[in-house]
Amino acid sequence: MSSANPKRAVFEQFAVVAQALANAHRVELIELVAQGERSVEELVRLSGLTVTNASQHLQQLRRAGLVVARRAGKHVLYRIAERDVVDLLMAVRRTAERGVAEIDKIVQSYFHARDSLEPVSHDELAARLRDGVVTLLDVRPGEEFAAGHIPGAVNIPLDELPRRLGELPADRTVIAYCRGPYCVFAFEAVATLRARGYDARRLADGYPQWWAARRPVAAAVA
Amino acid sequence: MSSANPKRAVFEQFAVVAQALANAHRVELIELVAQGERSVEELVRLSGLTVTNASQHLQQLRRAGLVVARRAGKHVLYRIAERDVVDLLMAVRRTAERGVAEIDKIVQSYFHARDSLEPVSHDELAARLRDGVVTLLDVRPGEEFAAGHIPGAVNIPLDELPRRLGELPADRTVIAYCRGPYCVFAFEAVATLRARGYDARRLADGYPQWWAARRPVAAAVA
DNA sequence: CATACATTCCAACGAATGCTGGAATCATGG
DNA sequence: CCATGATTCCAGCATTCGTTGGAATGTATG
Repeated sequence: MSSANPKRAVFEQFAVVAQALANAHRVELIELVAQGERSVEELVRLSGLTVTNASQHLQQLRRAGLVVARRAGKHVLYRIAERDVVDLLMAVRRTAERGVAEIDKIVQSYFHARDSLEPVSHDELAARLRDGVVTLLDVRPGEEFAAGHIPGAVNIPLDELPRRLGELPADRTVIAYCRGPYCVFAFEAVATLRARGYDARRLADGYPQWWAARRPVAAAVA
Repeated sequence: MSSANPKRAVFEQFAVVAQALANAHRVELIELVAQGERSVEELVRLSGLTVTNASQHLQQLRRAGLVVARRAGKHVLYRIAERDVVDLLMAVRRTAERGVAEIDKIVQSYFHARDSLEPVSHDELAARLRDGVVTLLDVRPGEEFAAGHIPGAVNIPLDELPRRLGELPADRTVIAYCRGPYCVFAFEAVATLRARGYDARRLADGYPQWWAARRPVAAAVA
């Protein structure tokens, strides 16, 4: 932080931002926060971290300017500071995907094997929603759906999908989405639906990316 | 590195990439490497690090998949692994610029005060080069110019500029560029030239960004 | 084959980071 | 005003990171 010449100071600020993302738990937290405003309590439940630990990490993300916090009653709600943070996350993801052999293997073996069809692009989804010939399925937990979702989507959390299949018309294509390219929910949902004879596909990326692309969104009333 | 569920593993790989950028010295090194292929020796000279230390940092960048190395004689040359790494650097820079108050002050006081005119965009430069009504000036050191530069540019390193002013026609606009938005060279050059009565402006960004945008480049013969 | 040189590997120290448990702070509801 | 619940602050521990100096590797040159 203390440097005479400004060039060095700039590099140090670079490092501060990168450092904030240099921990798997913080990445998980910021990905959760990217899906909508969340309280510490929720984040703790979703991530499995201890309260103290999660709070520490959130402070760090806040100091780096990646998230901002506001008080609502006895809860403190965190949200992404600006849209550019989502761009940053996607840039990191793209580099991580390409460069590291290990991650390639993970993605290959775990994801691609489950979905041989190409994912649906944003443009394609927008067109098919306009024509009304498709059922859009949001398989995230109800609370995430409430925080924000794609207009027209029906929400059936993944664990409830098997017993609520009746709610989905069997004669229309189902497009499932969840949190992002690494979220397993949409893959699982597609696998489940296909086993029942549905024509199911998954959306490329997920809700945070849809939001970042400035596509229209909807939210349930609080 | 060892995690049963793939989601956690993905977050850990995120962290590996971010961790590689989480140190000011590594950021400096990768910015230097982004300007063209460089040997360890050059990087040591330009950064002021010890040989051992620079080597360690370069190994780390290499493990994260941000740079690649190849052997050329008794030198090992490092270069950016893929173009997406430049995008990543720019994404980090954008977030760092915005979020951190400290860096804002630095940028404000050190840079903006020196150049009241808007910088020249890539498109504007391309158009003016096509019409031939402008002198393009590369103020980086000769070795960086040799590693790669914008076609049509003349190279006068900043420290030689005062005594080589005669090489620049006084009746044409001069557009100066160097390494990127934080490189002071172009700002200094514009200040020098204006003091001598030139119509001088600076290019937005610098050579690495020009290269990343897939604009045409030229290199001196080795 | 031997030498010179560039780079990497190895060992070791101090500093910083991540995690945990307990105490303190702060806003709401009775 | 007190009690409650949510969040943050604080102290201590094990682990990791950054730096340095010296040794080892590997490649070109005589």
